[in-house]
Amino acid sequence: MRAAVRDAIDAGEFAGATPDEVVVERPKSADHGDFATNVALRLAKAAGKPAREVAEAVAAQLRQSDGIAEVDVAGPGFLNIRLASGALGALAKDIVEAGAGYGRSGELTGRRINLEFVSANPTGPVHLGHTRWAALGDSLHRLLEAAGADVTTEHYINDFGSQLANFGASLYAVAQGRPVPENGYHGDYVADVAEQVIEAVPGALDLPPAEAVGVFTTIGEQLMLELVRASLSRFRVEFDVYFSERSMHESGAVDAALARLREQGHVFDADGAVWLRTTDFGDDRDRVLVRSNGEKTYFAADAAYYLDKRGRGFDRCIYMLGADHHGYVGRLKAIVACAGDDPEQTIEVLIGQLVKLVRDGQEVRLSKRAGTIVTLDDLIDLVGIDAARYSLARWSADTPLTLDIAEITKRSNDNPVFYVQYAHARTCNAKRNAADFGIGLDVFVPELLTSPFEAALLTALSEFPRAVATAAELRAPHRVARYLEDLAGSYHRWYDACRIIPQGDDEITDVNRTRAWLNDATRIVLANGLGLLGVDAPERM
RNA sequence: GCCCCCGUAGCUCAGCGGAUAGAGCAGCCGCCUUCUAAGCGGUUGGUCGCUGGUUCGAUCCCAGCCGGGGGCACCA
Repeated sequence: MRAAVRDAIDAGEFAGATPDEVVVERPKSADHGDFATNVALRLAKAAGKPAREVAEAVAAQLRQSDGIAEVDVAGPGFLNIRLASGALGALAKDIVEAGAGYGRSGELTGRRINLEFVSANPTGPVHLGHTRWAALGDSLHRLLEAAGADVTTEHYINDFGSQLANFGASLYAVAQGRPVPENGYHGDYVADVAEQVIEAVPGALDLPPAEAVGVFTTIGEQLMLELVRASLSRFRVEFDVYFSERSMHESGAVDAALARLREQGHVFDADGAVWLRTTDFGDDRDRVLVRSNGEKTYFAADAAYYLDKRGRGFDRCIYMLGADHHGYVGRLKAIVACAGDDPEQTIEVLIGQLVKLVRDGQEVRLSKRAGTIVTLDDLIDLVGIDAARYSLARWSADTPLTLDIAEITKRSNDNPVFYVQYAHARTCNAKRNAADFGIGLDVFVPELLTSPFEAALLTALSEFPRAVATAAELRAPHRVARYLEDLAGSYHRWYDACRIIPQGDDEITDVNRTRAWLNDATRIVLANGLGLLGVDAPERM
């Protein structure tokens, strides 16, 4: 397409530059051909000519290309392209040959991306709020790598400061049979962890209180972190790096970061505290780095953490945060600007709306301290890993998500994950049956794929690479899920209309053999797509 | 008050400036003696919150309203 435009320009038909991106899509209506493009409409202004005239010039070039049967100029200047018979069908073999590589691209090759998500505090189990990010973040990881990026996934551990001390104190209190302190942590898991600490350090309760709290804090945090890892791992989410906040305090990295920010001239002292003048860079108020009692804030560690990431060579740091943390965006960007980087280039903060849980029409409050936690493990036990991952990934992160326990507990066919998985299982079954009939992948005659259902399935398959690239670019894994639902629909309709193995006593023909390729191409794309979501592609259901 | 997200079919949502705005569910009517009916077909259902603006063209971009959700610590 780009070549055709360039040829038209070279031929002196109109002025202007070849556009960087040409949108060629599958039209909604079959009347508009196999593919359609608005390129002429986009070029018209620069060319200084009516769009239809530009369209005619491009169409003339396109008609000379191989594989194109027909090009029409329609409406204000759309180009409707109809492919030569077989040109579309050839895709089935291309996909089978590409296998797991179909859908991958090199759009982000050379980009080093740090992707931080979940970052659950080691003071409680992974809960539902984290779970949305576990599903979306892990899927985004897979998408970015499919687009060729070099991605490191990272989980930050807040193992420093007052919340952790609070957690340790709560463990100690519970172990002693005393009530949990004011604002302490509640919930059954606190007693469980306290018990495990005593198992690990049998004399812990006999130590002087100050030492005992230290033991409960340190060991409790380690145990909790292991539980967090185990839950995430069970959910098929593995991180390349678990990064400790405390390690930066101990190594002096936080002090070094403060010194660097001070050198840059953005630090000031007031009311006994040390502040960063983030308002210079659009934040709505300045932020405290060191409290008047001498303790460094979480924000100070964040600054150090950002500098550490940059020091490790990432050219883009992506943060995935819940809407309850959106106030951080301004100050994170201010850190970047204070450090001398361009916030529009080196960081990207993805904000996702919160997940609500409804039980019997009542909202279940998610509060670790109140002890009413719905955990990741609970969710997996209720609906299974595949349904949980798929359900959390198929909605845009911009949409607040309400999960009804009754709804997600119900294992029914209105759950789209079953629709897509069933389609995959069906392709596998069809492949097995074809093999039993002696239909393998030997003969391939694409001109025989003439049914409208075949054209629809083929165009859907052709859109997969574009869908993956767009989902990666927009950081929108839900687009993959929606694409798969669309593809599964095209497949089911095709399966219903076009038989792979012959009916009754009919002879096996090349149509049957060629359809086996199309079936296999669909199987591959469904599996590749489900893989991007971290959902299993079952061979039988 | 300020900041972020949302407002599209009865419900839940999809639509990164294009042609007649889509899907699932819910409702109604159909399709299994032959490759998985966890499937397929048909049908009912819309002032894309409102008002302006930009554009050849706006559900999409901009501004202002209205409505809903969330957030605005020397906690993390």
